[in-house]
Amino acid sequence: MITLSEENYLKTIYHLESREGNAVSTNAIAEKIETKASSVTDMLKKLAEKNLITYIKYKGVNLTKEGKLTAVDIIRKHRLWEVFLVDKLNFSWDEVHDVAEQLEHIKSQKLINELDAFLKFPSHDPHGDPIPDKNGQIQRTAKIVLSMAQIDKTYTCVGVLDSSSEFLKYLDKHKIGIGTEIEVKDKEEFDQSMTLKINKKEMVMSKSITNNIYVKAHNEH
Amino acid sequence: MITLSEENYLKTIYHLESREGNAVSTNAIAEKIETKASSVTDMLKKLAEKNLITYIKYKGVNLTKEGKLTAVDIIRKHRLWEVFLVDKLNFSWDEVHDVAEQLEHIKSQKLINELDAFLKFPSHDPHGDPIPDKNGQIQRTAKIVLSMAQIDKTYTCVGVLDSSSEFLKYLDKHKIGIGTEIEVKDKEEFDQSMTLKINKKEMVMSKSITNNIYVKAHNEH
DNA sequence: ATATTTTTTTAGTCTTGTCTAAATTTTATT
DNA sequence: AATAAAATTTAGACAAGACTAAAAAAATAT
Ligand SMILES: [Mn+2]
Ligand SMILES: [Mn+2]
Ligand SMILES: [Mn+2]
Ligand SMILES: [Mn+2]
Repeated sequence: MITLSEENYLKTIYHLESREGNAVSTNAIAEKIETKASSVTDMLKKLAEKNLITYIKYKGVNLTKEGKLTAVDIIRKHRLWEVFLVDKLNFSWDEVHDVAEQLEHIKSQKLINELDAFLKFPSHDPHGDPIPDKNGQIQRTAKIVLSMAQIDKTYTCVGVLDSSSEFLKYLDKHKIGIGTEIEVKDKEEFDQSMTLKINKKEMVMSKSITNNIYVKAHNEH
Repeated sequence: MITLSEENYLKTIYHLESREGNAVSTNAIAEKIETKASSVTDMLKKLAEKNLITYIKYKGVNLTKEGKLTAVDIIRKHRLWEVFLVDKLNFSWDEVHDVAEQLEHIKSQKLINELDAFLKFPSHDPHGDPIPDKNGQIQRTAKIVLSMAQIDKTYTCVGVLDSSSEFLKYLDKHKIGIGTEIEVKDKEEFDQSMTLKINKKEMVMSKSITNNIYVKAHNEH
C-alpha cells in the first residue's frame, strides 16, 4: 500500500523531473513540499526501498517506471477532479487546486474511470494541462510561453505555467482564459514587456506575466 | 484541526449513541472501528480534551453539542457522496459505502454545498437514510422493520438497516429496492418467517431478513 | 459478602512522518 | 590544492495513532 504522503512525494518528483530533465535534488523536493531536507531524505529511502525511485546518496533521485506510472495516475485524478469542480460544481479555476489536492488521493479505480466518462473524457484540465489517459499516456501539444511570441502574429491562450490563485485572478480581471485570442503588437527591447491586443483592447504586460501564459500560434494558410 | 481518525470516532459514537440512547461504551466503539479498547481510551482522552465529547472514566462517553454537529456534518457528506456515486457515476447501492468512507473526509464547505445543489438537494441516500441539511437538521420519517408489519397490509420499502454488500445483493437478486411494494400475506408463529407478495410473486423471508428491511405502511383512505 | 468474570484503563512499545542540530559530502572560491 | 560555502545525510527527538500485557474498576455469580 502506498500512503498519501508517498503519493505527494512521487507527484512532486515527477513534476521536477519533467521540468529539469536530470536527477531531482533533495532541496528541490523539500522546497516544493514545504518540508525540511532531512525529512525528504528519510522519505527517499522508503520510496527507494519500494522500488518507486532510484536513489543514489548525494546524487538525487529519478522515478522508476512503476514510480512514474503511480505519479501520472495521481496527476490524472487531480486534473479530472479539477474539471469536475469547474464544469459541474461552479468552481472557478483559481479555487480548484486545494480541493483537488485532497481528492487526488481517493482510492477507487471505478470511481476515476466513471468520473472520466461522466465528464466526457476531457483532454485538458481548467488550466490547460493535459489529462493522462487510463494507461498513463499524456498527449502533449505544441505550445510556447507568450514571452517567446513574435510581433504581429496572433495566438490562442492554451494554458498557464503559474496556476496560483493570485495569477489566475489577474487573468480573470482582464478577461483572459483558455481560448482567448492574443495578438502581439509590440515588444519592448528594454524590459521585454509586450503590447498585446486582447478582447479588442490593447494592453501592456510585463515579462513576469507573459512568461506564465502558454499560447499556440494560429495556423497560417 | 480535526483529524481523519477523530472524525471516524465521532461518527461512530454518534451512530452508537442514537441507537443506544445512553452513554457509549469503550468496547462498543472498539468493535465498530475494528480497533483495540486501549486505542479507544487514548482517543477518547483527546476528544474530551477538544470538548467534542464528555468522557467519564469507566462510564462511557457522550457527544457534546459541537461533537454532534461535527458528526452530523460527516454523515451529511457521506450520504451526499453516496447519492452522487449512484445517480451520476453508475455505482450500485452495494458498491458506494467504501468510497464514501474516503470522500466524507474531504474538507471544503463549498464543495459539499455545491454537490448538494448539483444533486438537487436529495433528502435520502441510496439506502433510504436521511441526509442532514446544511444546519445539521435531520428529517426523520416514520418507518418500521418489516418483521413488525401486519398480515394483509401493504407496505413500501423505504430503507435498509443492514447495508452490507451481501445483504444488498440479496435484495437486488430478488428485485427489492427503495420504493418496492411489499404485501404481507402470512407470518409463521414458530420462526416468524413471513410470506410476502413482491413484484407479483410470492416469497418467504426469514426473520433475519425481515428485521433488516424498513417499510412504511400505505395510507388508508 | 466474597469471589469470579468482564470491562476499562495504564504502562510501555512501535511505525509513520516530521523536526533540529550535528556530521559528512559535494561544489564553489580563492 | 586548500578553504569556504552549500547541499545532503545522520542522529536523536517528538506527536499521532495504533498495539500488547498488566493493573484496576465494575459487573456478575456464588
Ligand atoms: Mn491543480
Ligand atoms: Mn490544474
Ligand atoms: Mn454508507
Ligand atoms: Mn448509506
